[in-house]
Amino acid sequence: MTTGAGQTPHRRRAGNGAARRIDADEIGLDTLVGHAGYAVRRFQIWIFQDFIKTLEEVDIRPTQYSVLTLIGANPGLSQMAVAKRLGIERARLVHLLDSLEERKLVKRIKSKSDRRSHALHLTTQGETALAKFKRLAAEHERHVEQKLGKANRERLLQILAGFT
Amino acid sequence: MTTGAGQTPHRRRAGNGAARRIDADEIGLDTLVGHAGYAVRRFQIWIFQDFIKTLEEVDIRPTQYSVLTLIGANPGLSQMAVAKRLGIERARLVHLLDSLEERKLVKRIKSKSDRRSHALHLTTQGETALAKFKRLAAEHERHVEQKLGKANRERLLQILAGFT
DNA sequence: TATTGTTATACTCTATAACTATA
DNA sequence: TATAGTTATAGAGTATAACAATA
Repeated sequence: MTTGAGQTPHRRRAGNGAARRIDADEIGLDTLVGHAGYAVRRFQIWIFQDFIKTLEEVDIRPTQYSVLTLIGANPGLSQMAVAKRLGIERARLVHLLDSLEERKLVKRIKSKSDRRSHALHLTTQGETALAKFKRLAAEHERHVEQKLGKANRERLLQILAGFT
Repeated sequence: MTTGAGQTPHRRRAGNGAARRIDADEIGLDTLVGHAGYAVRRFQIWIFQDFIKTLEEVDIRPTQYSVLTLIGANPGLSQMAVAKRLGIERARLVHLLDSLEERKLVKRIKSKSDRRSHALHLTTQGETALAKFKRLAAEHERHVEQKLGKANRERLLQILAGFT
């Protein structure tokens, strides 16, 4: 708590220039190892990269996937509702939907009850595509399971269930 | 696996315009609830926001904190070594260090053994400042503990230990 | 030839603010 | 007046590529 050297041995020869080659895996993280945020950030980078790579053939990224899944399960949602539910800025969702609409996966339908808002739906093509995306996403999830172990993955989901 | 409706009841009146007001917390996430990546992303957003807010008075963000902590525990590291260890692009680290050097927290010293590289050190001021940052970061970590529970936070750190 | 630090570019994402058309 | 969608801008963060100095 005081000096900050702690559990990290200083692997260098002297206090001035770097004297010898230091491998990445022998550099101590000091207090970072006790921060959940650090571990979570590193894990999130890994998991997103695996998701992107696993769904590369269909060119769908995590946020796009979450939007499509939400609309697929709740057709007719407004943009505001989707943005709030997923924690996306509504300004950002506009561009996400522009791209998904160009790809004919989603359509915006003017709401009759509130003419300011759009009811969001998957196209028929979008429903078919989403089914494939879900199969690939399930494959990605198996990678996660292999990486963490089955029990750990389930524990993780339980621990973080409150943030979804 | 086929249609995608699954565990999510469709809370709307008809297939066209949105018929009634839907609250955010009653929108089902469908298969997203089974994705570790989704939960992790939402949690990471929460935890980073708390970190940023808790260290707002000293204007230090998570990445800056990780760089300072690493240099503090391993003085003399090169920029390449820091970038590799933390998974930051070396091009990005240049700007991060520019800003930390302007604030007199870090200094770049030309290495004598390899004149291409810089040995990174905290300034005296940087060491004092880092001690304060660590106290605030510990306070942030207590917020995490309050949010997750003590046992869950520790389990989370164990599960993700391999990604640090 | 390869590596370190640097500069530059592009794209994603977050955070705002302001505008329009509606309510 | 407030809200839904849109447009625009600025700042992080990520991903590349290219360059100078040095190995």
